[in-house]
Amino acid sequence: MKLARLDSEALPVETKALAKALLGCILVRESEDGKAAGRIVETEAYLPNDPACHAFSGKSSRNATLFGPPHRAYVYQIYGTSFCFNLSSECEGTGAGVLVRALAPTEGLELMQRRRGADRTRDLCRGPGRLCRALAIDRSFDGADLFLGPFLSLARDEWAPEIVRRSPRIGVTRAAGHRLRFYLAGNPYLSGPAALSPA
DNA sequence: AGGATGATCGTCT
DNA sequence: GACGATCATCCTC
Repeated sequence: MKLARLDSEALPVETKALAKALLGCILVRESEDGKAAGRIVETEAYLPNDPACHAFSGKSSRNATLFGPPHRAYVYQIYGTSFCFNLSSECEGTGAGVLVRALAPTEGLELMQRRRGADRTRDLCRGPGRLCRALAIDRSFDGADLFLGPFLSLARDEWAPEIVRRSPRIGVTRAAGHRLRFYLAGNPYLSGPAALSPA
């Protein structure tokens, strides 16, 4: 399928709208080892003044990217073992973002398998930590402009949108119960349960 | 300088 | 379904 690189103007700035708009887009990672990519099938919104958002208690060296311009890569490490990939949202000065939780692998499956030490296609990018491992995304990408560099970028193909559903966010203890997780219905690559509520 | 916390993952039962 | 690994980051002394 024909892939067209996205630019920032093609994406909304508001957090929830961005979380929904990213569904179906392709996250592309090019490196010396080759190319790997996957379709985004699950995201979570972390809003301004949201107790679950890393920006909630103010700017720090870790979360500074969230307060910067929209659509930058925000990458942080969790539990000492995993990285999580987000896009910053809202205008400069407002701390908010969108977590990418799962991809349906589309390209470079062998490379992902090598990086992950796993073989099942279904599990390669099913979870925020796993997809970062599969695409070799680490903290060095924090702050990166996805529309400039060749190494990490967003693209779209001719894929037709599917039904978007929503549920509470996964693994968050504060501000639980808000339905800010968005995912494409009926795909096998989700990192968590599929609820039946429409978006 | 030390303790608590966590937007997870892999393994085990 | 439950549990432990493992460490950057933040908060308190």
